[in-house]
Amino acid sequence: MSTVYAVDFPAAKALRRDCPNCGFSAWHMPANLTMHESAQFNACISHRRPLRRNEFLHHVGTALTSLYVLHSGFLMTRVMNDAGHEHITSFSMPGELVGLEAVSAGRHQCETAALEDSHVCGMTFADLEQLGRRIPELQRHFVRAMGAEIARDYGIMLMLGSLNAEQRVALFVLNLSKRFAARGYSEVHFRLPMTRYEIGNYLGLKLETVSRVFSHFNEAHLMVINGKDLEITDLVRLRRINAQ
Amino acid sequence: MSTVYAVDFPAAKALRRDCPNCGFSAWHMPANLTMHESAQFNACISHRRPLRRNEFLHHVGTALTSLYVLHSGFLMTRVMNDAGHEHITSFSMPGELVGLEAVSAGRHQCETAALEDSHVCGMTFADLEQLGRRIPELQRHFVRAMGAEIARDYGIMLMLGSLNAEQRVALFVLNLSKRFAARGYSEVHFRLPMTRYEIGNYLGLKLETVSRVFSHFNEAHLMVINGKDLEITDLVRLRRINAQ
DNA sequence: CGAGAGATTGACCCTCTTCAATTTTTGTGG
DNA sequence: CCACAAAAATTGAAGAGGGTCAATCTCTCG
Repeated sequence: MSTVYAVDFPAAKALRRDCPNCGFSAWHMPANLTMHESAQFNACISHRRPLRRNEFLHHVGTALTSLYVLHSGFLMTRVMNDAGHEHITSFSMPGELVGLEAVSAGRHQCETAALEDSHVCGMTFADLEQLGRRIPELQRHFVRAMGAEIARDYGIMLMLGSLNAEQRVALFVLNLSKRFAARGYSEVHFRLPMTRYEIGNYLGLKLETVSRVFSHFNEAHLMVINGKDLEITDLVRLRRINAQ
Repeated sequence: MSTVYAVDFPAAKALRRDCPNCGFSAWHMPANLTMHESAQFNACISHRRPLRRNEFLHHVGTALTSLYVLHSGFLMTRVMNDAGHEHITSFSMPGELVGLEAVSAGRHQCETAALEDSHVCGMTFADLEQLGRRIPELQRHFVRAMGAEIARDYGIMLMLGSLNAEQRVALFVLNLSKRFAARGYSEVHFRLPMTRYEIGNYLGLKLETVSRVFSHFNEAHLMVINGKDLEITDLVRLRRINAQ
């Protein structure tokens, strides 16, 4: 009996020409597009560009051409400073928009790589701007997406600035759980696509600390962890860790 | 002989009806507005709303009505979680846009308060959307402003995730220095408008740690600090702290 | 001018890091 | 499909950086 992990996104479903499960397709409804607008919008999307595991979508300094919505798989975005310090700022799941950090300078401040074989749907930033001009609801949706990223960033700053190691790891697991659930997967059983180093880097902790916290959560019967396989066994108590 | 601090923004100059030093006025040039567009734009700005020290511009949960550009003074934005942890996400200086974290939900996720008597210029988000529709270059400028906030946030995450106490404080001082310089003030001598607690909270440190680092920088002849008065005496060496 | 908020400094402590050894998993080539 | 090397994860012990608690000093502002 093989376990079906949440990260095994059913990509096959989306192989059609019009890419109905395309990440951007989620933009049609909230943006309230008419049939005609939808057609225009669809025509600008480059569907299902494949990315191999460890392949980069863009590097630091790359000129911004397209914004991408992840269609399947898992991405990771990392920012760096001159001194060589690096920090992972996000793990992206299907439906999420990637590349916003480049909008201001027109050049990517970060690098984005695939944590597993993935597919992205892209739209050139120029097309998006032009479409937004013609379709106000689309523009609104895009601006709201940027606002959501800013709100998310503030939450991460709070986490990095005021939570202890256990609270950070609990928050991280609960956040993944919520996002898997929102995509129709189990909210208690999934596979972590990133390494302990990557989790630690994202959370501002060392990999050994992450490993120790996981072991502790295991012993405390909050979850069962075997490497990258994670099953939450006490969601209520896990949530309570962050309410302190 | 009285020291003129950078934060003593010459507000008197801007008392005219059309508010020429208005924060939004900086939007005219990059947005390349025509005379007519400029007039439309100006008509939507509510100029120079005063804010007393410690007065709030908005609280958490307040519906988003207007976005503001700080005209004079100093603001501070703070985010909170359910458990009561709080984190200062930004200190705003004249010309900077405030309120973007509310764009997604339509409701403020943060509270913003004045660190000293200040003035803001506001524009309702509805007006901004409508103007943006009519004036593409304005829309572009606004989207770029949101992108800049996202890029800034990523830098803060890196700081919170990977720098030690001295590097954080040095970065903080250098960042203020740069922003004062950009506004025509001294880049080496200015007044910190926030408390040690607020600096610490912003940097993910305790106030005692901030105080100790300042004392250490003092002894190391990197700067001369007396309470809130700060003079950088070795900019080169201060910059080098972050290059390690 | 005086009270309260803010800042400094010291001593001790704790959480997380560092260094190291070992085990487990992954992925590639025979 | 198995073998084996490399990468990843776990666990322990010791150490450091920053936190906590407390006392004192200084400044602000009403």
